[in-house]
Amino acid sequence: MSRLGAAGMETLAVIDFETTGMSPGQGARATEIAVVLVCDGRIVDRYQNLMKTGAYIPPFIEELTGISNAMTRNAPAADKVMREVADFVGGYPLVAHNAAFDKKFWDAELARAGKARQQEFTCSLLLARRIYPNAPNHKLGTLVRYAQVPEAGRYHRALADAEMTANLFLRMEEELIRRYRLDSVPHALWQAIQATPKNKLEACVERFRGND
DNA sequence: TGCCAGGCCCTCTTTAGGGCCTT
Repeated sequence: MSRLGAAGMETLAVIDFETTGMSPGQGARATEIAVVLVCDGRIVDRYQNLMKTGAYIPPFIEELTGISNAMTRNAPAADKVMREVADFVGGYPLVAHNAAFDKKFWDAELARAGKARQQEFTCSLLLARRIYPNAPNHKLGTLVRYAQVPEAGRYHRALADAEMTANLFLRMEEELIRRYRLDSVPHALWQAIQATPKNKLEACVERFRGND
C-alpha cells in the first residue's frame, strides 16, 4: 500500500535505527530511530526519538554513534516510541540503507510493542549497487559524496542518516528519470530494480516501461 | 563447551567461500 501526496506522487518513509549491536537475535536493542517522509521529490516530514530499552550500550557503540547509556536512560520507553513511529509511518512503503539490518530491528521492536509490520522494505544499498555500479563502494557516506548529496549532520545519528538516505534516494530517482527519460519512478519500479540482477538495470526499466 | 548476524553478490561457483554493508 502506498498513499499519494498532493501532486499524485507516492509517499515513502525512509527509516534509520541506531542500536546496541548488529542483531536483535543476539540481544541487540534499538537506541534511536528516525523516519523522514519523502513525497514529490522532497522531504515533507520528520520523526526522531531516542528510546529506552535498558540494554547496555558498549563503549565502541557510544563512540560510534554519540549515543550514551546516560542519554537512553532518560529517553522515552521503546514500546511507546515504536507505537508512535508506527502511527507516523502508517502504511507507507519503507526505505532503508541496507534494509536487511533495519528490517530486523523494525520487526523486533514493533513486536515488543505489540504491533506488526504492514509493508515491504526497499533497500537503497541494493538500488545504489545497480544505479551507481562504479562508485568506490556503497557505504552511505561514500554514496552521499559520490552522488553529491548534501550532508545532513553527524553520521551514525538516526535523523542525519535517514535524511541522507532520503536525499540519496531522491538523487537516484532523478538519475533514473534522466537516464531513461521516465516521467516518474513508481514504487513498483523500485521494487523491480531491487529484485533484478545487478547488471540488468536497463532491461528491467525497459520491461517495466513496456508493461506500464 | 564454545560459539554466536545475515542477505546480497562476485568468482578461481552452483557438492563454496568470502567480501560488502548495517550498529
